[in-house]
Amino acid sequence: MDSTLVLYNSLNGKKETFKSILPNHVGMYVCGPTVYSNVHLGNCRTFISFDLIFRYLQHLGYKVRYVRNITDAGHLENDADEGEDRIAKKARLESIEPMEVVQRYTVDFRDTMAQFNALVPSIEPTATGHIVEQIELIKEIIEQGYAYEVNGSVYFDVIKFNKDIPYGKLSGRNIEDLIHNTRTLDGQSDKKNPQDFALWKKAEPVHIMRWPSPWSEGFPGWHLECTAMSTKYLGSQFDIHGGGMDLKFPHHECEIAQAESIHKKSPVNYWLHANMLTLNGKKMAKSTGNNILPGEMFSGENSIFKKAFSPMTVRFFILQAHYRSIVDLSESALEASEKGFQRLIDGISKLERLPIGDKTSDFDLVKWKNKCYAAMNDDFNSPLLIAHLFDAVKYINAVDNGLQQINKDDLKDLSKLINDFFFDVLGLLNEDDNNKENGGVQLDGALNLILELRNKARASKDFETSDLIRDSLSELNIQINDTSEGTTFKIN
RNA sequence: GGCAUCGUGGCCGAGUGGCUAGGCAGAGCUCUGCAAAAGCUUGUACAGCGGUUCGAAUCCGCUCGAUGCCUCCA
Repeated sequence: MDSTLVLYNSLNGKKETFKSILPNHVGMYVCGPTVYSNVHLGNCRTFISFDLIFRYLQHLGYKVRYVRNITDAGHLENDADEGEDRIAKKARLESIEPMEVVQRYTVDFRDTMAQFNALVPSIEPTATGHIVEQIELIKEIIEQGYAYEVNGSVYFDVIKFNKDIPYGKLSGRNIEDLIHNTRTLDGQSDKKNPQDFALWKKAEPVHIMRWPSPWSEGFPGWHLECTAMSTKYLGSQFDIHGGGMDLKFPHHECEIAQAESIHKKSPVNYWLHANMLTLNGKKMAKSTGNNILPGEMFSGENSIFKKAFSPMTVRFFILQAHYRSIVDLSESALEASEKGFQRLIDGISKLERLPIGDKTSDFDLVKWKNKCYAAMNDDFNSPLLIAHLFDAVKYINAVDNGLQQINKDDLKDLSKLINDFFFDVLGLLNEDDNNKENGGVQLDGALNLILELRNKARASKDFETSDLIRDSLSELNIQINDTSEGTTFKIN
């Protein structure tokens, strides 16, 4: 790599040169999903963004420990079911065990991320598997004097903490504003101040998920799990913490407060936040119903889009925008991505059979390579990298058409670089390859036979027959292309 | 109301002071029995108003608008 990696740090709003705490090692923590229902596309956008970051860091040669938690203990809900754990609520609704819900949606989540070709993190710890660590953490915070117990619940004392260490640096909020602007909610009467947050909640009788603790039978507060797990696996100070933009406040702010109350130092060097994926111009959220599930997208069984979009189309669509900008899902934008993606795939697949010239290549490969790295080194600018890939494909097409040349060494290098960037870094796949495997050899043989018959008809100017074959196959989503080198087919 | 992010050509979407982003659509061309597909060529946009500057989409101010957070949410 020719330049250094620069990334945008949400902590100060500036682009900073990345320097890992340990040479060649990166510790990265990303807030994972709550597995009480199917993962929705908005969630996936965040995880695809961090998959890109994970992949690129590894590509640069870093040994990355990527920790992404599974929130299976659920979060507090301050609505009518005051204080009730979300997982427990869903479980009661469906009359099944909470851990059965957790299992079902964890499997769904992993399956979905696999379809998006996202790499599996190094560790995927669960909140319920780290209750002990969370209790220990609460004890330490109490020892430091920043938490208090009321009626079996433990709260973090934000006001007191703020007197010693400033609270709100990540979200740019100051404590005064919070005091004046925090709405008073029911069921929080135990708190000294409304901006305090729960570290431990005493379980109500209705609550099924509960664990013993020094304070009560209950469950941990939702900000605590991430602090417990990130500290356990990455240490009290680590390189990168990521998550969705919506977690910046209060979740990440509280994580900072929890960690700093104990260690008196900033837990994270670089905070990275992926922006929202919107649908019809509004944020996708389970709670508002404005959402679409990945599976519904892939199958086309949804009321939002007229057609299905494959996992790779969606991944490509997401990567065509920078991770820090809002992306709005729309049919026309997805169709544009689908076609653009296919153009890249088609161009890349020509690499194997490109004619080799003996002269100098009509393409400055070194310059191009540097541009690609510069794009990714500038805060993971995948849209710019993709633009460069289109430039390369344009060149590949020119060589394929005999308009330009490439020599043997350059072809080897170009193939390697495309492989690195397209498949390894962007994590894209040629879905046609998979379809072919599933389709089997027999389909190929049968189709070739049909095409042979059609070409016979064409040769004898029996266009009625040849067009009948073409139209019939077209209705079966098999597309025929007559080229000067012969007839090919493509299964859509 | 407070905090934050943003407003780029028909659509999506890069770009932070002067140098072609890219994709999709559209138009033209090549190929073809005709198509389709594919390839090639083609686009001078930056919310509005004012300011700084030799020069601004890019910096500053104001106005308008959008989105997110402030309550569980990637």
